[in-house]
Amino acid sequence: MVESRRRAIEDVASELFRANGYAGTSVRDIARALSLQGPSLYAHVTSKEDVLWAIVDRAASRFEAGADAALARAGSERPGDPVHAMAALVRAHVHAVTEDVGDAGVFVNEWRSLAPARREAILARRDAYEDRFRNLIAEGIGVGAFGITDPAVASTVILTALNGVVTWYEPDGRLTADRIADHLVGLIGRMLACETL
Amino acid sequence: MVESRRRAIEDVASELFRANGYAGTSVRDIARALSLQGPSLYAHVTSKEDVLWAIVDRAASRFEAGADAALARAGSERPGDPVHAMAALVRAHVHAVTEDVGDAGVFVNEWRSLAPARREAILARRDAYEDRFRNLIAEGIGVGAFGITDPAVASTVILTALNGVVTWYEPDGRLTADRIADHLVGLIGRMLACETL
DNA sequence: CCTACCGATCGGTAGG
DNA sequence: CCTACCGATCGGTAGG
Repeated sequence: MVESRRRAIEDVASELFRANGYAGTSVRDIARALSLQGPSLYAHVTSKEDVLWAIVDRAASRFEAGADAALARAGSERPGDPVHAMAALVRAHVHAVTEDVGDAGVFVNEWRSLAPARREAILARRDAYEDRFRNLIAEGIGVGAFGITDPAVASTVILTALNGVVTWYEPDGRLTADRIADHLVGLIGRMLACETL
Repeated sequence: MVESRRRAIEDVASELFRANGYAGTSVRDIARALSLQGPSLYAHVTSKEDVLWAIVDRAASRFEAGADAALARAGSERPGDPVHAMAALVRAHVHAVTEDVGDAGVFVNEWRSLAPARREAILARRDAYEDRFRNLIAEGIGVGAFGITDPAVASTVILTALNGVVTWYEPDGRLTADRIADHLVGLIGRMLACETL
């Protein structure tokens, strides 16, 4: 199957880019991981950067779909409850990271290696993704549910903490993805909704 | 002065490594930023990796010294007050990042490019640095000042959020380093010491 | 600190 | 999907 070859290349490249960076990974490194010769990859892809773009694009789509589904579900379960919605958003993000740490790591750290047009496109999507957090925090402040003052700082701090999971999550480690999500929902919920500080 | 040339090379390399990664920066890139020819650098350094090591090592020393000074001061100001000590630790970390985002970015993200012996040495120092946070959190839990349960998760989440400042701090931006430190002290303080969640 | 140069490796193409 | 190969660039050395 033609499509699965292309997909296998992206999967292998995703893990290598995450571990060694885009510039630190050669086309021959990717080929070797698939037991191929370097030039053979070009029967399936048109350039190294196209592979990076495919990984970043699919990772972005996965984060976006996860967040939108979480917000839709939380909105129907408990309308107008920003604490509940934030918990759903945090949980969705953690699962998007842990489901594919390769893709998530490349999405978070390697987008700088994209050519300008694609880099700007992905930056716009990252901004729109962060807006989901920022708008929800502003809403929570507005209804008096959150005791903080600056939605922009809070959303950035929360997202960097969430993206940090990509650097320390171990699939066979002491904490499952669900437990990590529980911890982050708790920690971030306290940070936002605490009433005594 | 011989030493200042070496230092100028490290300073330029620090910013380039942070912006483009170690593998994405060539020796000629560093030389060009100093208006030199590539091979001329080797009159002052013995290898590209030695430059990376010098940057990572001095960044680590700066983080360590800042944290130790903050803990010593907080301990003499308010002995046995983990909330106050954590605020001092957070403030020290934010300032270590904002004082030199190049060094901090390389320390946080580029240590993977070090050869094994140096990589392990820096990992040990990173672990010891994180221990300052983890031990303080465990102490705070022990005396009932913190309402959380897992010092290891909390210290990791806090440190990734603090290190994230390197990705969004802008020296001429809307927020000064001091204001950013204020925000993080507040957000992390709420996360740890909140009593109502 | 320069020019000239080294072997190795880079992303990618030609042709089968 | 392979072999053979391209020009460009890599980190680094020799010799001045």
